[in-house]
Amino acid sequence: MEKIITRFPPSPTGYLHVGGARTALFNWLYARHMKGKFILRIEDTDIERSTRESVDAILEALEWIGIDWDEGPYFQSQRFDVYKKYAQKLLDSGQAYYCTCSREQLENMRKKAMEVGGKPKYDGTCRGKELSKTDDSVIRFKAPLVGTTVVEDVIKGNIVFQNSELDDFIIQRGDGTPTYNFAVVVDDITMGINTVIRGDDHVNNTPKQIMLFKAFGCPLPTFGHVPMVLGCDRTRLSKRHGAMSVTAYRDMGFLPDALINYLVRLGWSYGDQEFFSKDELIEKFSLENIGRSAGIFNMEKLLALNADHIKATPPGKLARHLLPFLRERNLNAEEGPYIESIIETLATRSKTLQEMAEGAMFYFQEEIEYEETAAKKFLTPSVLEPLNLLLMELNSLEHLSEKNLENAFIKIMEQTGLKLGKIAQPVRVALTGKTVSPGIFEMIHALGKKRTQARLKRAVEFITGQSDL
RNA sequence: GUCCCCAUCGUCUAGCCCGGUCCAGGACACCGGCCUUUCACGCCGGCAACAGGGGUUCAAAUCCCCUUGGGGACGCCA
Repeated sequence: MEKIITRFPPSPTGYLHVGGARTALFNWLYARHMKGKFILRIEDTDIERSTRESVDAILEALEWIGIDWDEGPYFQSQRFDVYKKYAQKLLDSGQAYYCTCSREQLENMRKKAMEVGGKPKYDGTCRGKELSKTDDSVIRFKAPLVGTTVVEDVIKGNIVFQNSELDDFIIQRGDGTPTYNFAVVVDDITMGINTVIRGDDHVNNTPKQIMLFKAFGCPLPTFGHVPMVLGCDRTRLSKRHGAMSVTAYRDMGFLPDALINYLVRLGWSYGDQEFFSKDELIEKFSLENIGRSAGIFNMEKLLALNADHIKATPPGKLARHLLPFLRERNLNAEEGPYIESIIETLATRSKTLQEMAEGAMFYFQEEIEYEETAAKKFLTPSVLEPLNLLLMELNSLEHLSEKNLENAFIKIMEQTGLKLGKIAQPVRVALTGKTVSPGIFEMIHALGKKRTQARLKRAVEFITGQSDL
């Protein structure tokens, strides 16, 4: 079978948003699954709106979510000569013509067409005129007037368009640059692309592109149009729906694999399975299981998936993702056993890396700051005894395993007659300053003997200092 | 306005192609309970959907038609 070649063609007029990331993912996953090739192409024929910053932002986002490409990035702005050559071919074979209609004229045509209840389109004024090139003439494609064009879509099935609905669209602007539909087809032909997976919003472009493929006598690629991602108000995703850019999710503390998992699962399914690693996605992805209806972006579910991915990621690997968030908080954390044991205590209670970093702060603070209500309630003279006993027990412990710690606490319970809760909460406040934290034993284990003892001593001093007053 | 697409719990979806095993399954969220030293995790249970109407058929979430609703596209943007 022919090698699958897919592509992702963003236009650099902004950051990479989650919708774009999803179509990139579908193309990439399909190429990887089929052991084919994935090409990155920057569609910057609109020189006005394209920026270098956008290109950089898009590449950065793709790299972060782990999408790599086998070829490119190609820039359409560097291929203008190719498009001109192809436009000339159409001119030569009589399948395209120069048009000198003004923008005002076009405006009027559209208005008139709308008035009689039709679709706004070019009326073919210059079609038979055999005009030659002028300074600002455009080139139009001579589209078939009658018949139908059918899009054989692998996701939606056959879609039939009446050619009479389409018009002689422009393929080259007055300034000599190619328009979108034209550049896409020339590129897909010259780059050997045989599988085009893109957003639903492109179905109406497809018959035009098919006409061009036919005009060039080239075989059609396989088309697949994936339903769009909608905002919570069921309209096209836009800024007012909140965070859109892929890197914004990185900054909020999402794991790239969690975002990937969520985005792919939104519109694609594999039975009842919800959790997928990246490799599993590559292994199981298929075009057949892409759904036909639009999906709504749901933050809650993304959060839940992120929590699952956090739990499933080994601490060492998680550490590398977490470190930037720690440094953001001016904590001097580094890779190593300490951060890994910290992560082990936090993984089950963090939905995002931001949350985890927040929860990890007390591990790095030299001087614990007690929450007022917590200190008032739990750091009282009556807990001096168990606190001191714990200090002693820790002295005699070789290994702070959770088992050993549990035994130590049991011993103290027996000696003081206090219930575990009565001992654990004060210790918790002493170690973290708060009443909410990871489990006592795992936390002491992570903290280590020195830090734990220092904090306990400080709490004892705090209590005696208070009661002296 | 015209054209195109879509339609199962609030949301993501399984089931639909190859009608019966579906008084519709899973997940998120939500609500209970269990576990428990706090918060979580985990476990158990609950709530909750085939848009409406016509056909076809012994039988329809599944096939056909219409209606309604939603989305998208109609640029010398992509």
